[in-house]
Amino acid sequence: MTATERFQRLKPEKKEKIVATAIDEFARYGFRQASVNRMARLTGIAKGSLFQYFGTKEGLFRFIFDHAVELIRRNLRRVKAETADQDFFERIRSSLLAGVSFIRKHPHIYQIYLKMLFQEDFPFRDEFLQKIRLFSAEYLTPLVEKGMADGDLRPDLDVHLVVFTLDAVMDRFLQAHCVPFLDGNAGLFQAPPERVEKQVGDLVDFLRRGLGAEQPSGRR
Amino acid sequence: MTATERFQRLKPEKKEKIVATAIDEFARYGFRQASVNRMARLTGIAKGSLFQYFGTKEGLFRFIFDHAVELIRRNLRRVKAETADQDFFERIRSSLLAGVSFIRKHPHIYQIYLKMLFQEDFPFRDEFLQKIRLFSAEYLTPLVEKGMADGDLRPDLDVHLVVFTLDAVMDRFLQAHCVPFLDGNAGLFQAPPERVEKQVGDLVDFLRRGLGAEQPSGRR
Amino acid sequence: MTATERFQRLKPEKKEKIVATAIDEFARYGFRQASVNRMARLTGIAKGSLFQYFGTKEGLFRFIFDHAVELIRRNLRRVKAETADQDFFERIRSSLLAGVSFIRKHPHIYQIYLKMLFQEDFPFRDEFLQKIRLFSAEYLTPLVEKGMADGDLRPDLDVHLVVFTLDAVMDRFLQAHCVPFLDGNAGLFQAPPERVEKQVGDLVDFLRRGLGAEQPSGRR
Amino acid sequence: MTATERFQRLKPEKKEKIVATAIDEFARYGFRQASVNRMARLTGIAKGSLFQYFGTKEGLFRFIFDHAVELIRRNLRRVKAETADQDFFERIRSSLLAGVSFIRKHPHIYQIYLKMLFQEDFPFRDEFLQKIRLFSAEYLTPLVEKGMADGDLRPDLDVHLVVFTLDAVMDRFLQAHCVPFLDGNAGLFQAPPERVEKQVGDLVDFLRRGLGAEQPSGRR
DNA sequence: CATGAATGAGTATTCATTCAT
DNA sequence: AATGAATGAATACTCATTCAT
Repeated sequence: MTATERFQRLKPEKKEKIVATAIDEFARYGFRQASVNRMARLTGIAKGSLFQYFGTKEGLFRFIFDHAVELIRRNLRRVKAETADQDFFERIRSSLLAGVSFIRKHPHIYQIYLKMLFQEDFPFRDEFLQKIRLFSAEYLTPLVEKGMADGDLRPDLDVHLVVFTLDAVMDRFLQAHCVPFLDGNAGLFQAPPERVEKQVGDLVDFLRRGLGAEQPSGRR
Repeated sequence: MTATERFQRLKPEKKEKIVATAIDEFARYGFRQASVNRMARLTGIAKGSLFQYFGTKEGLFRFIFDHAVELIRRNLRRVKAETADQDFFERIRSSLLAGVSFIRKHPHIYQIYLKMLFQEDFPFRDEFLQKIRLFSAEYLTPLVEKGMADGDLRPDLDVHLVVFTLDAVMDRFLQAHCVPFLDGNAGLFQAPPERVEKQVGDLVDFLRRGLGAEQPSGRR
Repeated sequence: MTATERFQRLKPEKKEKIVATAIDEFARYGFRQASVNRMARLTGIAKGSLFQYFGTKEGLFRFIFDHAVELIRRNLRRVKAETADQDFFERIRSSLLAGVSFIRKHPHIYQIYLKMLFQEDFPFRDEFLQKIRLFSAEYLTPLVEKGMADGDLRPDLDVHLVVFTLDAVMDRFLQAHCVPFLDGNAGLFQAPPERVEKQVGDLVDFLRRGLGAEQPSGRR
Repeated sequence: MTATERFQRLKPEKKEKIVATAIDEFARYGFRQASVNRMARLTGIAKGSLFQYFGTKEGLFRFIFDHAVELIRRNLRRVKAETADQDFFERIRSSLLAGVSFIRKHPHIYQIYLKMLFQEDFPFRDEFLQKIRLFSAEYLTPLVEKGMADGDLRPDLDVHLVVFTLDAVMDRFLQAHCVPFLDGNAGLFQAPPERVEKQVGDLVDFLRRGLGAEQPSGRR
């Protein structure tokens, strides 16, 4: 029986406590500075048990990370489905709003992603970053391709460049909800919902002017 | 005699070795996980000596950080001066190209900045981030304000939002030269110079369409 | 579970070895110069384990110190009770004999007290000295007060001065059993029991002449 | 040329600064915790020079200690000569007052002596303690012997015991001017001169009652 | 002779991991 | 299966001593 299988057999209550504590720990301290000791103390579970469930600290992190990726992936899939009939820029707007709402619900998960992105010092980093590619690779690229096919986007644009730009702006917009300094005085961090909606609106208008086809597709 | 004065008296050769090693170490591991032991081993310098030069690990980091900020600041000042008579978007183009070239010359310095941004747990973080604000606060904001005054930018735009967007796109564009994953398949990472020039051109065109005034200011 | 609780669960054999080694170390070197490394080496116990048991070096010292104070306090309480019906000077004699016998049984404990007294540079010194005051404050002062009330002591004496003198002489007499030099050639250090009894007798006679009431109280 | 000879050739001004700083350092921190680094910094003299003058930290301490012993010895010799014609208890009184005044003038020297007495952990301790014996051995013993020969002291007393007792009480009385805790609430520490004189008087009266011959020698 | 840079073994403390119970 | 005691290599930092300048 593999290590994580052992974990899966635990009572849901216990599993959730472990997951919540570990997410919190990794979000707060990153991988190396996270302390299994502390997680054991906070969950009230024996250190030895954690190692039985996950083998190593890395195993625990893998599990938490996969868990987080799965959450995000589910969220994206849902947004994709729910907005399938919308105009390209409406979908971007919905995506951003969904992103903000996801971050507010799971504040630590985005932080783990950011920690991962800029901490090179742990061995399995590349493997993890592959999994994160999903945002632009699985989500954004098809969305842009469809947008161009539908005539929502200017036909002369380079798909890669559009994806890159959208990824940059959207990611930064979301980062600004976790990392105060990054909001460039725009007051995004923990802004009230109506203010966020306004900001998203402005941002999407700006994107539409830069990327949108001259005459709107008329749909919607 | 203060600690760093002692360092300044060393032979240039030795100083450079220490600086290079320390930059590499902090870029790779961030502040907390960076190891003075390792730096001593890698430079071949006694641990005690490093502490004589810089007092503490924090002192060493401060020195390296100030060194980096100074490099960046000088670079920005030079670009600003050299492009004073250019149109707003030309200045952005020049800035990006200068940024890319700076990163290629000092590959680890941008990484240190990124580490700082997303590692929240060390004591003097805020103090250091203040120093970094200079990019958007001292550099970008005045540039945008002048751009609007000159009629290069659309007059109805919100300065904060423009700064935020430029900062996001430019920062991400530069990040993509340090963090392979972030280039969104655009192939920016270590791309040959001509390719970079093309990418910068496309990006600036896109920005001009989104932000530029209907009729160009005529200057240049 | 607190740190010291962990220690208490160890096998008695191991606990004793640790306590004995630590008492020896602190007696020999005082607090600052005592080395946890050395204690680990001498006990054959991993350094990490000692820190699991006591948290910090200070924690270890606190434990040892409280242990010592408890031993002394128990001893004093016992002597007090057993001599309750004796004449004042008999009680002093009994106290001295009990002190000598205690020091012979626990040779390092008195040394720790002396180290504390004259090493001023560690942080929690005052807190610990408060605990030691018990000898003169809790023990000697009431004893002298009762002695005066019973008419064993000359009524014109100042209580403070008597306590001071008794404390000085008795403390020095006991010190002379730890610190060879202090016996002033009187040969007290590790003297055979019968010689100690003689010395104590002479000392008490001297005290009685200096402090005793002209006509003995008649009791006993 | 020996190490200390090198020191002796320095300008008096420099020598005094070094001696004063070293006395202060050893009094404050004891031998092991004293830092040559700190002394070098405080004197403004290069660390290397201190080692040239004294060879090792131990050599420096030896020098300081001998210096201190010489000061004390000179003081005792002077008191001895000046009180040669006094009654025994008057000499004790004079000695105590001289001791208090010496401690007030050289507050750190007595502290060094106390540190030495109770710190066993340095190699040359016994050698140093031999030198301190002088107080009871060279000073007090002859004084007591003369006192008995002159009939100031009761003839049935044991010289060693008298020396021991006097040493204990007088030493403790002086300690109480350095170590607040030891004054047993008698308020000796930094007491005003007139109060000290009163305390000394009471103490000597007490000693006279305990040790003095029934009928005073009539001398003086 | 004076200097102070260089050294390296020393300090307390942490923590992922193992393993006997 | 669960536990938590034991481990030891790692961390930042200090300091007496040496030695080339």
